Amino acid sequence: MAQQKPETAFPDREHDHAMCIADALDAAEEACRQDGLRFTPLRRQVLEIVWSRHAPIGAYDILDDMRNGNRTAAPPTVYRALEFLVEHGFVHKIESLNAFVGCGKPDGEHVGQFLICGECRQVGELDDPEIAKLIAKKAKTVGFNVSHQTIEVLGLCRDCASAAHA
Amino acid sequence: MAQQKPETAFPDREHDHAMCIADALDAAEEACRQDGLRFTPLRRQVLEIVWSRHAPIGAYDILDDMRNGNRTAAPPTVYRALEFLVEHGFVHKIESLNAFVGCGKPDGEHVGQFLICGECRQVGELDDPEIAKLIAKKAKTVGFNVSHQTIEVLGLCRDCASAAHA
DNA sequence: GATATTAATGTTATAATATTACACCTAGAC
DNA sequence: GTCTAGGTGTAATATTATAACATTAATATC
Repeated sequence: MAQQKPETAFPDREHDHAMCIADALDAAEEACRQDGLRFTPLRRQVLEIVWSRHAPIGAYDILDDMRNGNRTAAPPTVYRALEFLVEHGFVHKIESLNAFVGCGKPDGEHVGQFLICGECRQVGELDDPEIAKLIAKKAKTVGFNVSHQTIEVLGLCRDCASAAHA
Repeated sequence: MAQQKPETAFPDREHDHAMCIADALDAAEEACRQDGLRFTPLRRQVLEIVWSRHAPIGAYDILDDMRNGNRTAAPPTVYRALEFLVEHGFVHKIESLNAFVGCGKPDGEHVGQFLICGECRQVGELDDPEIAKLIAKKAKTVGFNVSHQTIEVLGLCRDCASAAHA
């Protein structure tokens, strides 16, 4: 958890990513143990591949990775694992990209607000309750009762923005 | 424009939908004329089909409709028309549904905030600048520069919510 | 410990969504 | 009229996702 500064939402460029992956896998394993869920080798492997980068990865790219790791796999294998991982908050689906990204805070609230850098393609997670509340409130004024929010914001992350200025 | 009450975001159940479609087509035609865009018969037809309901429609359903109207058509025909219509704000893509919906206010700001009723599948458009601003502000605090927001909210519209209580 | 039950995975096929590439045509510019 | 750019037709294919059914592995029950 020491890997991600909340004030950036995006991971540090120099962060120890191996540690980052390990943390995510450990957290998922622990959460599953607590909730009586089966964190099978397959699910672990898919989660690990998703976490291989801080950018969204497509289901078929995951599939390719699995096959490279000399395992036979077909689409349903990946989609089922993803279904489990998304359902329990270890992975999020980025709808606007049809791709998946690891969740840095699987334990907390999951409004799911994503900042997608159009340059480096990395994704930061905001998860700001104020935003969620404001949306729910505004929806309520037109009689709409919110059950789930999809918020995906495209733009430039800090690093890419400063690179662009240079 | 008299068909849609701003305080509901969703269309009235009894509204004159033929008028609704006509208004949308007229507005698009007028906007294209002003901007020197070509509102071709094909584009008009696709827009009309999209407006046939206040719920998102998939590209292949549009395609089916076109073929029923004894026109030969292939996927690129539809996707190209949609590309034009989306680019100029006459239609929005609902990312979480891979489907398309007509835009009720093609002239104004387009933050694109959608309320999707999980029951009747109708979509209301919120387009609230406060929400957009708050998101931009929060993103800014983590150094992220927003260029486009995708906001899609699932839930129950007023009508379906009251039907559920009954 | 054997068996029943349930959840997970393997496997094949196919559905649903979207794009590429290239040919042709048509509207407006000159 | 010819040229040009944008628009459309058409065939093929890429990408994303699911259905259906067989098999295996884990847990529960006796």
